[in-house]
Amino acid sequence: MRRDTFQAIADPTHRAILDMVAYQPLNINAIAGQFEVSRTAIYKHIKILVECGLVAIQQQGRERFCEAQLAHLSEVAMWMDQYKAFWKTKHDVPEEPENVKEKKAGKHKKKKSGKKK
Amino acid sequence: MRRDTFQAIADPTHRAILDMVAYQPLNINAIAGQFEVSRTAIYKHIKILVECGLVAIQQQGRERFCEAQLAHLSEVAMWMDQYKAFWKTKHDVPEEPENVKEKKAGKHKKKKSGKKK
DNA sequence: TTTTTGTGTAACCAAAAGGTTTCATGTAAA
DNA sequence: TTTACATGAAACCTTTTGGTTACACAAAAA
Repeated sequence: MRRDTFQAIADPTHRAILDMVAYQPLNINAIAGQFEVSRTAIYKHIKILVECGLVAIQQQGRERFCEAQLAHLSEVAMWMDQYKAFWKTKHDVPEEPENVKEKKAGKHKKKKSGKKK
Repeated sequence: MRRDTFQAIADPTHRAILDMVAYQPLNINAIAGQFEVSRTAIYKHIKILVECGLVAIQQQGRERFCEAQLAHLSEVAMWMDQYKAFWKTKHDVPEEPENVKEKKAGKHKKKKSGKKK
Protein backbone atom coordinates (compact mmCIF):
# COMPACT_ATOMS: atom_id res chain seq x y z
CA MET A 1 0.00 0.00 0.00
CA ARG A 2 1.54 3.23 -1.09
CA ARG A 3 1.61 5.86 1.60
CA ASP A 4 3.09 9.06 0.26
CA THR A 5 1.83 12.55 -0.19
CA PHE A 6 1.45 12.25 -3.96
CA GLN A 7 -0.73 9.20 -3.58
CA ALA A 8 -2.67 10.79 -0.75
CA ILE A 9 -3.81 13.81 -2.73
CA ALA A 10 -4.50 11.78 -5.84
CA ASP A 11 -7.78 10.59 -4.39
CA PRO A 12 -10.60 13.13 -4.79
CA THR A 13 -12.09 12.00 -1.49
CA HIS A 14 -8.80 12.71 0.24
CA ARG A 15 -8.68 16.18 -1.23
CA ALA A 16 -12.27 16.78 -0.19
CA ILE A 17 -11.46 15.75 3.36
CA LEU A 18 -8.44 18.02 3.43
CA ASP A 19 -10.57 20.84 2.10
CA MET A 20 -13.02 20.24 4.92
CA VAL A 21 -10.54 20.22 7.77
CA ALA A 22 -8.10 22.77 6.41
CA TYR A 23 -9.51 25.63 8.43
CA GLN A 24 -11.43 23.91 11.21
CA PRO A 25 -10.94 20.56 12.92
CA LEU A 26 -13.83 18.17 12.56
CA ASN A 27 -14.55 14.88 14.20
CA ILE A 28 -14.76 11.74 12.16
CA ASN A 29 -18.53 11.46 12.12
CA ALA A 30 -18.86 15.06 10.99
CA ILE A 31 -16.55 14.37 8.10
CA ALA A 32 -18.19 11.09 7.18
CA GLY A 33 -21.59 12.75 7.23
CA GLN A 34 -20.62 14.84 4.24
CA PHE A 35 -20.10 11.82 2.00
CA GLU A 36 -22.37 9.27 0.46
CA VAL A 37 -20.29 6.30 1.46
CA SER A 38 -20.21 4.71 4.87
CA ARG A 39 -18.43 6.03 7.90
CA THR A 40 -16.11 3.05 7.78
CA ALA A 41 -15.06 3.91 4.24
CA ILE A 42 -14.31 7.50 5.20
CA TYR A 43 -12.53 6.31 8.30
CA LYS A 44 -10.17 4.33 6.09
CA HIS A 45 -9.47 7.40 3.99
CA ILE A 46 -8.75 9.44 7.09
CA LYS A 47 -6.47 6.73 8.36
CA ILE A 48 -4.45 6.94 5.18
CA LEU A 49 -4.22 10.72 5.49
CA VAL A 50 -3.00 10.31 9.05
CA GLU A 51 -0.39 7.78 7.97
CA CYS A 52 0.77 10.23 5.32
CA GLY A 53 1.03 12.96 7.91
CA LEU A 54 -1.50 15.18 6.18
CA VAL A 55 -4.01 14.92 9.01
CA ALA A 56 -3.45 14.85 12.75
CA ILE A 57 -5.97 13.54 15.24
CA GLN A 58 -6.70 15.03 18.57
CA GLN A 59 -8.77 13.13 21.04
CA GLN A 60 -11.44 14.93 23.05
CA GLY A 61 -13.48 12.61 25.17
CA ARG A 62 -14.97 10.01 22.91
CA GLU A 63 -14.52 12.17 19.86
CA ARG A 64 -11.45 12.47 17.69
CA PHE A 65 -10.94 15.69 15.84
CA CYS A 66 -9.07 15.73 12.56
CA GLU A 67 -6.98 18.71 11.67
CA ALA A 68 -5.03 19.27 8.50
CA GLN A 69 -1.26 19.12 8.58
CA LEU A 70 -0.59 20.58 5.18
CA ALA A 71 3.13 21.07 5.55
CA HIS A 72 3.66 17.73 3.86
CA LEU A 73 2.30 19.24 0.67
CA SER A 74 5.71 20.76 0.28
CA GLU A 75 6.92 17.39 -1.02
CA VAL A 76 4.63 17.78 -3.97
CA ALA A 77 5.45 21.43 -4.31
CA MET A 78 9.15 20.74 -4.43
CA TRP A 79 8.76 18.18 -7.17
CA MET A 80 6.63 20.56 -9.18
CA ASP A 81 8.90 23.50 -8.58
CA GLN A 82 11.49 22.13 -10.97
CA TYR A 83 8.92 22.25 -13.76
CA LYS A 84 7.29 25.49 -12.82
CA ALA A 85 8.84 27.15 -15.84
CA PHE A 86 6.80 24.95 -18.12
CA TRP A 87 3.46 26.19 -16.95
CA LYS A 88 3.99 29.37 -14.96
CA THR A 89 5.30 31.33 -17.89
CA LYS A 90 2.31 30.43 -19.98
CA HIS A 91 -1.26 31.12 -19.14
CA ASP A 92 -2.90 28.64 -16.85
CA VAL A 93 -5.13 27.14 -19.51
CA PRO A 94 -3.29 24.14 -20.82
CA GLU A 95 -3.58 23.16 -24.41
CA GLU A 96 -4.81 19.76 -25.41
CA PRO A 97 -2.27 17.77 -27.39
CA GLU A 98 -3.33 16.39 -30.75
CA ASN A 99 -2.63 12.83 -29.78
CA VAL A 100 -5.06 12.99 -26.94
CA LYS A 101 -7.84 14.11 -29.19
CA GLU A 102 -7.11 11.27 -31.58
CA LYS A 103 -7.10 8.74 -28.80
CA LYS A 104 -10.31 10.03 -27.38
CA ALA A 105 -11.99 10.10 -30.79
CA GLY A 106 -11.33 6.46 -31.48
CA LYS A 107 -8.63 3.89 -31.05
CA HIS A 108 -8.95 2.51 -34.54
CA LYS A 109 -7.64 5.62 -36.17
CA LYS A 110 -4.07 5.68 -37.27
CA LYS A 111 -2.00 8.67 -38.13
CA LYS A 112 -0.60 7.42 -41.40
CA SER A 113 -1.51 4.15 -43.07
CA GLY A 114 -5.04 3.76 -42.00
CA LYS A 115 -5.44 0.06 -42.57
CA LYS A 116 -5.76 -1.65 -39.27
CA LYS A 117 -7.87 -4.61 -38.64
CA MET B 1 -10.47 4.53 -14.52
CA ARG B 2 -9.31 7.79 -13.11
CA ARG B 3 -7.49 9.95 -15.59
CA ASP B 4 -6.58 13.22 -14.00
CA THR B 5 -3.35 15.00 -13.33
CA PHE B 6 -3.39 14.27 -9.61
CA GLN B 7 -3.70 10.57 -10.25
CA ALA B 8 -1.11 10.70 -13.01
CA ILE B 9 1.66 12.11 -10.86
CA ALA B 10 0.78 9.92 -7.90
CA ASP B 11 2.53 6.99 -9.53
CA PRO B 12 6.31 7.04 -9.00
CA THR B 13 6.80 5.45 -12.40
CA HIS B 14 4.82 8.25 -14.00
CA ARG B 15 6.96 10.84 -12.30
CA ALA B 16 10.10 9.02 -13.36
CA ILE B 17 8.91 9.01 -16.96
CA LEU B 18 8.10 12.69 -16.79
CA ASP B 19 11.52 13.38 -15.31
CA MET B 20 13.07 11.49 -18.21
CA VAL B 21 11.27 13.27 -21.00
CA ALA B 22 11.06 16.71 -19.42
CA TYR B 23 14.09 18.06 -21.22
CA GLN B 24 14.51 15.72 -24.16
CA PRO B 25 11.99 13.64 -26.10
CA LEU B 26 12.63 9.90 -25.96
CA ASN B 27 11.06 7.07 -27.86
CA ILE B 28 9.10 4.44 -26.06
CA ASN B 29 11.75 1.76 -26.12
CA ALA B 30 14.33 4.15 -24.73
CA ILE B 31 12.03 4.97 -21.84
CA ALA B 32 11.08 1.36 -21.20
CA GLY B 33 14.75 0.38 -21.21
CA GLN B 34 15.30 2.39 -18.05
CA PHE B 35 12.86 0.32 -16.03
CA GLU B 36 12.86 -3.19 -14.70
CA VAL B 37 9.36 -3.98 -15.86
CA SER B 38 8.36 -4.91 -19.37
CA ARG B 39 8.00 -2.55 -22.29
CA THR B 40 4.28 -3.27 -22.32
CA ALA B 41 3.92 -2.18 -18.73
CA ILE B 42 5.76 1.06 -19.41
CA TYR B 43 3.75 1.57 -22.56
CA LYS B 44 0.59 1.47 -20.48
CA HIS B 45 2.00 4.08 -18.14
CA ILE B 46 2.89 6.30 -21.07
CA LYS B 47 -0.57 5.84 -22.49
CA ILE B 48 -2.07 7.08 -19.27
CA LEU B 49 0.23 10.10 -19.29
CA VAL B 50 -0.84 10.84 -22.85
CA GLU B 51 -4.50 10.55 -21.91
CA CYS B 52 -3.88 12.97 -19.06
CA GLY B 53 -2.19 15.38 -21.45
CA LEU B 54 1.11 15.27 -19.59
CA VAL B 55 2.94 13.62 -22.48
CA ALA B 56 2.61 14.21 -26.19
CA ILE B 57 3.74 11.75 -28.81
CA GLN B 58 5.42 12.64 -32.03
CA GLN B 59 5.81 10.00 -34.68
CA GLN B 60 9.08 9.75 -36.60
CA GLY B 61 9.17 6.80 -38.90
CA ARG B 62 8.46 3.74 -36.85
CA GLU B 63 9.48 5.46 -33.66
CA ARG B 64 7.27 7.52 -31.42
CA PHE B 65 8.92 10.16 -29.34
CA CYS B 66 7.42 11.19 -26.04
CA GLU B 67 7.74 14.73 -24.90
CA ALA B 68 6.53 16.22 -21.66
CA GLN B 69 3.57 18.56 -21.69
CA LEU B 70 3.87 19.85 -18.19
CA ALA B 71 1.33 22.63 -18.47
CA HIS B 72 -1.29 20.35 -16.98
CA LEU B 73 0.63 20.41 -13.73
CA SER B 74 -1.01 23.75 -13.18
CA GLU B 75 -4.13 21.89 -12.09
CA VAL B 76 -2.22 20.50 -9.16
CA ALA B 77 -0.49 23.79 -8.55
CA MET B 78 -3.77 25.64 -8.39
CA TRP B 79 -5.20 23.27 -5.84
CA MET B 80 -2.09 23.56 -3.74
CA ASP B 81 -1.95 27.30 -4.06
CA GLN B 82 -4.85 27.74 -1.66
CA TYR B 83 -2.84 26.00 1.05
CA LYS B 84 0.48 27.53 0.22
CA ALA B 85 0.34 29.55 3.42
CA PHE B 86 0.56 26.37 5.45
CA TRP B 87 3.94 25.39 4.17
CA LYS B 88 5.40 28.29 2.23
CA THR B 89 5.72 30.57 5.21
CA LYS B 90 8.46 28.52 6.74
CA HIS B 91 10.69 28.76 3.69
CA ASP B 92 9.61 32.26 2.83
CA VAL B 93 9.55 31.74 -0.90
CA PRO B 94 6.81 34.11 -1.97
CA GLU B 95 5.32 34.34 -5.40
CA GLU B 96 5.63 37.24 -7.75
CA PRO B 97 4.19 36.48 -11.18
CA GLU B 98 5.56 39.65 -12.77
CA ASN B 99 9.13 38.61 -12.13
CA VAL B 100 8.87 35.14 -13.52
CA LYS B 101 9.49 36.11 -17.10
CA GLU B 102 13.23 35.51 -17.04
CA LYS B 103 12.80 32.00 -15.79
CA LYS B 104 13.89 29.45 -18.33
CA ALA B 105 13.73 25.70 -18.44
CA GLY B 106 15.92 24.26 -15.77
CA LYS B 107 15.99 22.79 -12.35
CA HIS B 108 17.29 25.90 -10.69
CA LYS B 109 14.93 27.28 -8.16
CA LYS B 110 15.01 31.00 -8.26
CA LYS B 111 14.53 33.24 -5.35
CA LYS B 112 12.03 35.85 -6.14
CA SER B 113 11.16 39.03 -4.44
CA GLY B 114 7.79 40.23 -3.41
CA LYS B 115 5.15 39.34 -0.92
CA LYS B 116 1.96 37.52 -1.58
CA LYS B 117 0.69 36.37 1.75
C1' DT C 1 13.05 -9.55 -51.09
C1' DT C 2 13.70 -11.16 -46.06
C1' DT C 3 14.83 -9.97 -41.46
C1' DT C 4 14.95 -7.01 -37.61
C1' DT C 5 13.20 -3.30 -34.93
C1' DG C 6 9.61 -0.41 -32.67
C1' DT C 7 5.29 -0.31 -31.41
C1' DG C 8 0.09 -1.43 -30.33
C1' DT C 9 -2.91 -4.54 -28.23
C1' DA C 10 -5.43 -8.64 -26.65
C1' DA C 11 -5.87 -12.11 -23.03
C1' DC C 12 -4.84 -13.20 -18.73
C1' DC C 13 -3.47 -12.94 -13.76
C1' DA C 14 -2.34 -11.44 -8.79
C1' DA C 15 -2.61 -7.89 -5.74
C1' DA C 16 -4.38 -3.68 -4.11
C1' DA C 17 -8.05 -0.32 -3.70
C1' DG C 18 -12.26 0.83 -1.98
C1' DG C 19 -16.44 -0.39 -0.60
C1' DT C 20 -19.78 -3.10 2.57
C1' DT C 21 -21.75 -5.30 7.02
C1' DT C 22 -20.95 -6.63 11.53
C1' DC C 23 -19.16 -6.40 15.92
C1' DA C 24 -16.22 -4.68 20.01
C1' DT C 25 -15.03 -1.10 23.09
C1' DG C 26 -14.70 3.16 25.57
C1' DT C 27 -17.06 7.47 26.79
C1' DA C 28 -21.12 10.41 27.63
C1' DA C 29 -25.67 10.87 28.88
C1' DA C 30 -30.05 9.51 31.11
C1' DT D 1 -26.79 1.28 36.16
C1' DT D 2 -28.50 1.37 31.39
C1' DT D 3 -28.56 3.42 27.02
C1' DA D 4 -26.74 5.99 23.25
C1' DC D 5 -22.89 7.63 20.77
C1' DA D 6 -18.19 7.77 18.53
C1' DT D 7 -14.89 5.14 17.03
C1' DG D 8 -11.69 0.98 15.64
C1' DA D 9 -11.41 -3.00 13.29
C1' DA D 10 -12.30 -7.70 11.36
C1' DA D 11 -14.24 -10.30 7.56
C1' DC D 12 -15.72 -10.16 3.18
C1' DC D 13 -16.71 -8.68 -1.62
C1' DT D 14 -16.12 -6.36 -6.27
C1' DT D 15 -13.54 -3.50 -9.21
C1' DT D 16 -9.33 -1.46 -10.54
C1' DT D 17 -4.35 -1.48 -10.95
C1' DG D 18 -0.35 -3.03 -12.70
C1' DG D 19 1.97 -6.54 -14.30
C1' DT D 20 2.81 -10.61 -17.63
C1' DT D 21 3.10 -13.30 -22.28
C1' DA D 22 1.94 -13.68 -26.92
C1' DC D 23 1.02 -11.90 -31.12
C1' DA D 24 0.16 -8.43 -35.16
C1' DC D 25 1.95 -5.12 -38.15
C1' DA D 26 4.45 -1.24 -40.26
C1' DA D 27 9.02 0.76 -41.03
C1' DA D 28 13.86 0.23 -41.39
C1' DA D 29 17.72 -2.48 -42.39
C1' DA D 30 20.19 -6.19 -44.63
